[in-house]
Amino acid sequence: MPRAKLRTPALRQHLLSQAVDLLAEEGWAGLTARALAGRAGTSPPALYELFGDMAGLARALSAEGFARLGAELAALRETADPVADVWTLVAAYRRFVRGNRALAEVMFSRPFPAFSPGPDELAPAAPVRSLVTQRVRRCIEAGRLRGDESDVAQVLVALVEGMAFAEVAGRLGASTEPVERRWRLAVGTLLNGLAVPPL
Amino acid sequence: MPRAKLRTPALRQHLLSQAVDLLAEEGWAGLTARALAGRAGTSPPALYELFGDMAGLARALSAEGFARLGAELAALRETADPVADVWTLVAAYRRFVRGNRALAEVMFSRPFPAFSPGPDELAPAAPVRSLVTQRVRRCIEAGRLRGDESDVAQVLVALVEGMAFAEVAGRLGASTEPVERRWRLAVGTLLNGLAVPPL
DNA sequence: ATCGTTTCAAAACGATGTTACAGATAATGG
DNA sequence: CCATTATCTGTAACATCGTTTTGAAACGAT
Repeated sequence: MPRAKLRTPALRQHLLSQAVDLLAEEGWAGLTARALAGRAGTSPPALYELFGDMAGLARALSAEGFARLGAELAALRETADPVADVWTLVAAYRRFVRGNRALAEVMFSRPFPAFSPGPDELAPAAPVRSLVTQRVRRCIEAGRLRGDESDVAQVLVALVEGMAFAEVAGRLGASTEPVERRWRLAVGTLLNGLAVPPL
Repeated sequence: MPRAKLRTPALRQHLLSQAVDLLAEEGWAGLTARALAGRAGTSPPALYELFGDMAGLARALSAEGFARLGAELAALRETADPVADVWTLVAAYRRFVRGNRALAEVMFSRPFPAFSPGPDELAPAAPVRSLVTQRVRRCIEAGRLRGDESDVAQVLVALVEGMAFAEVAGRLGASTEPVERRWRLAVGTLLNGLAVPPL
């Protein structure tokens, strides 16, 4: 008896994709319910049925961002040098933040949860974290780094995010040269400090 | 001829102080022009005369946050061990972010400037940075660390901010033990990597 | 005491997130 | 073939936000 439903998971995906583009073009301030609905050829209430509210859209955007970041990281091929692979991983992470500033802002600078970020909040980032952990594990197993793989991966990601946000905020230097130099110093020093000391 | 002016720098300071408290109590979403004006016993237009717009209030809040952070860091006394002083500096930085989450969010996660953050944007953070640089310089002059003091300070701050934000976002672990362990690992590894190798 | 200038806060305006509502639509039963 | 009805849809309404306009209040000068 009812009419055909338009507010399907397919429309949700389309809205999400358009939201990513709109976010990149206009920033978070330009990502309004009306603008997104109009751009996607639907109406605001559809947005609310599919995402709950704008915070739900932000969560979905964050998950989408982690999915894209995970895909980019997973596309990196392993070489014979596991430490060099960590460098390329860092470069890809950095490239992602630089190429998707507003999206990265939504992913990382999310308004802090009340007290505990439920498992659902961390789940989208899990593949990315496990990928980083895996690359770190290879270094440890090869004897190039030492420490707990999970701890090392967490610290590495924190350093990279801190550096990437400082860079896009313009706090790391105006010209490209000091920025590159500080990136090399940051990653090189951390890896150096984690390396087994050359007896 | 005119009547006495109420929208003075003193009122601006009072508004700023109330804004810090309101931000801590209600978060950024609760910091509305009407709420702040009502709390401070004035009206929205006063806010606009003193701060321009809400973005101007955010900039002023950021500057106030850096001033408070700078004061807390400057209150730390130097000891004979410059490296230990860096550890206490990091601890104070971390304590500030944990104790002023919303304010720190405004300070560090500010919406990215168009392309270059004008000198006025960086100025409030300058004292903090120079203080960190100074503590780093002591380590270098004492032969405990090596490298360019400015570069090292930048990297150290990026690591601390990355770690602090991961912590308050709940990404660094649920219980206190792994969080503390990862903090020790992060700072210890960086300082270790920067240390002059024990010939 | 009145005027003129300056300053203030109340109210108005557009836009936002969100929700209630009335029209539109398609399968079914006559 | 048409009416019914259950459901889905987009329009329009609501409250609130940032921001600006505006009329009234206040004080020195005449």
